[in-house]
Order: sequence, then structure tokens, then C-alpha cells
Amino acid sequence: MSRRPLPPSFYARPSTVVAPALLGQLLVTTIGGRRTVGRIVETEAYTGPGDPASHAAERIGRTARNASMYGPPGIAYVYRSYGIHWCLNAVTDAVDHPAAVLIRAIEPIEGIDIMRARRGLRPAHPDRFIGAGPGRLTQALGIVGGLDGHRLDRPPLTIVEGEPVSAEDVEIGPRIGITHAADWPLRFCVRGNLFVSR
DNA sequence: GGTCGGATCATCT
DNA sequence: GATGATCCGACCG
Repeated sequence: MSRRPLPPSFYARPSTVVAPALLGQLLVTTIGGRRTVGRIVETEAYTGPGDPASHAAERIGRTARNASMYGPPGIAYVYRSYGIHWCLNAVTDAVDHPAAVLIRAIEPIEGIDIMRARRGLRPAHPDRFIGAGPGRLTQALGIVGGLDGHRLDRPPLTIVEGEPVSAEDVEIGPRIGITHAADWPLRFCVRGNLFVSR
């Protein structure tokens, strides 16, 4: 398994290209002195100002919350969802073009006991509930709002090269949990994977 | 195994 | 003062 972090150039492409390319890559955190690794199995693209579902949609513009989306490709955009959960995005495209990929699910790879403890899962609870959902995976990996704007090619929050998923193994469907442009086919997941959120 | 509502808060009107 | 890129437990059948 290669451990090379994905370079900023990987993210300097449209979010519709980066989102499927992130499938199979490894999300690594070293937080609280503990290392946890998850394989990315589900993503969603948020394309730019013309995407009505984006936090940086034209009608919203640049605000304090979405500032990271206007930053350089390859940094994290972390925001609080429904007042309770944290959600992690990888910023894509170019500076001043606000676009990102939401990481929606991971398959637990390393530090499973740590993830289960962070999630408060009972022993009988199956592993598929560890990281199936954007709020769940951040909790499992210890990702919090303080990591907003963090470079994804260095600790404690890194995405490293894994095994890319071939095009025929990528399943494409509509994005989840949004009201605007809900039918745009910008959700990508590993076909048949047991750890996706739906 | 499906649907429903509560939790909880930063952000924006 | 309303809203939301969510999750979970309660309740029903």
C-alpha cells in the first residue's frame, strides 16, 4: 500500500472529476495520538457558483463559513451540519472557484476499535455503521471544525494514495439530503460496497 | 424494516 | 427567526 499523499494538483480539477477519483483513496487521521484509516467509498460533487445546492451557490456568495471553498485546491472544508455533526469536504478546482467534494462514507481499514469507541458503538453493532454517512465518518476519525482549511497532504488529516476504483465499478446517482438540484447525478460510490450510506 | 420527530447551533434574512 | 450536504431512537406494523 502506497502512502504518498495526494498532491494539490490532484484536486486542481473539476469536482465532477475529483469526486469519482477519490473513491478507493485512503483518509488518514492522527488525532489524539491515535491513527485511524478509512477507504473512501462514497462522495458527492458540489460544482461551483452555478450549483444551487452548494454552500457557495451564486445566491449565497462568499461568507465566513464557506471561505475555505474559495481557497486553494487540496484543503479541507469542514462545516457543522444540523447543529450536531461535522462534515468533511475536499476543496477542488482553483482559487476563487468555490467547489468541493463531500466525503460521504468510508470503509474502516485501521484503528477500528478507536473508531468504534469514538462513535460509541456497542460491540454487537456491525462495522457498517462506523463510517456510513458524512457525520458518522467525521466522528469515527475524530475530525472537527478546527480542521477547516487544513491542507490534506499533511497530518493530522491526510488523504493518501490507495487503490483507484475503475469506471465500471463507480455507481452514479443523485445527491442525498439536499433540496436544491436534488436530481443532479453527482453522487459517486463504489458499486456493491457494504459501507456506503445507502 | 419503515416512517417520524427530536436534538442542537452556525449561518443568514 | 428560519433553515439545513444528519443521525438516532421510538414507535408502528
